[in-house]
Amino acid sequence: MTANDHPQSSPDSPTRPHTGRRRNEAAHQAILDAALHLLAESDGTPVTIDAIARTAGVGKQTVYRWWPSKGAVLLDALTDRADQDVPGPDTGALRIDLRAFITTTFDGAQRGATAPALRTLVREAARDPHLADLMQTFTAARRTTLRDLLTRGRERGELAEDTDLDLIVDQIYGVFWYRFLLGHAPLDATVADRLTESLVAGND
Amino acid sequence: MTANDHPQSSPDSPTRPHTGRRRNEAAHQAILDAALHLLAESDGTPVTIDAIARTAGVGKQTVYRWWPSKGAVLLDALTDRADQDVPGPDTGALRIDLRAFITTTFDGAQRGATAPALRTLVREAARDPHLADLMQTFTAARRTTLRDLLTRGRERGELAEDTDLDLIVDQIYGVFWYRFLLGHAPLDATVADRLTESLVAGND
DNA sequence: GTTTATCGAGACTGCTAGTCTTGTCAAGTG
DNA sequence: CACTTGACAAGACTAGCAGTCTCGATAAAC
Repeated sequence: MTANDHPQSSPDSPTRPHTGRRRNEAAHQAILDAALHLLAESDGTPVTIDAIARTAGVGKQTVYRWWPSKGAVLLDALTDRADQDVPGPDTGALRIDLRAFITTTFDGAQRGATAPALRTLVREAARDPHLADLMQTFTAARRTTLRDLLTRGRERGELAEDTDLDLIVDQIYGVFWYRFLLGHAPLDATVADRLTESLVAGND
Repeated sequence: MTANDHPQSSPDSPTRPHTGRRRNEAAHQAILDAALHLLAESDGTPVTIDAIARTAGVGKQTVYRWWPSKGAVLLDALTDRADQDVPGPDTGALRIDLRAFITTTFDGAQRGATAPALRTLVREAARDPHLADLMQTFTAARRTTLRDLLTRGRERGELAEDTDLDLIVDQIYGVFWYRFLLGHAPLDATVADRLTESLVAGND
């Protein structure tokens, strides 16, 4: 998803391939770079479109020609660099898979400049329903991967038949976001381990 | 906490008791009522100070004379009505106490007009560090109560000595806020029950 | 009646998202 | 090469909101 399709993608039908000046791919990248940079720098301060355009050396209109809203730019900037394919380990042992998934999630969110950027993005999403929507499709992929991982474990008998998998998913992502956003407690390997044990306990 | 102390409370020293017009208590209540009403009505839309003042039939300056910021008004409006004393059941059985606490938390947040108001408040807090601070002291009381409840259980031997109580607290509030804010899954008695079992499992 | 502080009303500043305008520039077309 | 088309940078502009400031009115104390 790089939003290359935002401005009338269908309207210019095959009859007329293209005329006029072409889009500047360098500007496109410069905008994403600027957005990611500002997102990572910002200490909770909202990132403005003016700042993105100025940093990228681009007119505001150029930003809005490629993306429909500020939120879309920010999300695109973050996902552009993030691993889009969520691993979903499958070793045959629930405990191993789950611990790996949780550890990867914790680490991934805190690696490099991702953490401040992601925090700022979520804060923006709290007030921008459009962005909240976009983020939901982004997080849905991860939720699905995790749920599949749990389903495999349950099918192998590593979880009780009547286990509420959705609750487990929410316990994991609940703790993750809660600690990630408030920052009052760590999200390290030890926590990942304890959380894993807490969720598979009594079922083996 | 009704912020009666915001405008220079200490400066008017005991030497000069008071002269001039007194504060209008009716306006004070009208502002809180208006804020709570708008908070409850708002479907995610931010509540504005102008709207609060207009609804209360009050000048904006009057609002700012009593509260230092919009966030303070909103939080005050919500806590004015909420039960300030968090129960913290103590029956002598961890499972019972924990289930009661979680159920109360879930129910309390969804009773009456609280839910939309609280959701809006949190969204505002995401962009208003001042409000975020105020909210933290509000939630800290509940976290402490829960942690004490867990400590009592651990001392009775209902949890392993090396149990990470802070992680349990975060698992509970993590799930709560995650579901409360996203609204993708229920926060009912069944969930409270399953969550309780998940957290005390294997320790009895 | 004078002083003093609050009141309602609303003008004002500063900031931001998103739109619109303008003149310029690059890429095809005839 | 001249012309058309559409993207470009720059920035004016609108609309909405938090918080401040001003003003004339009003209420309480003295």
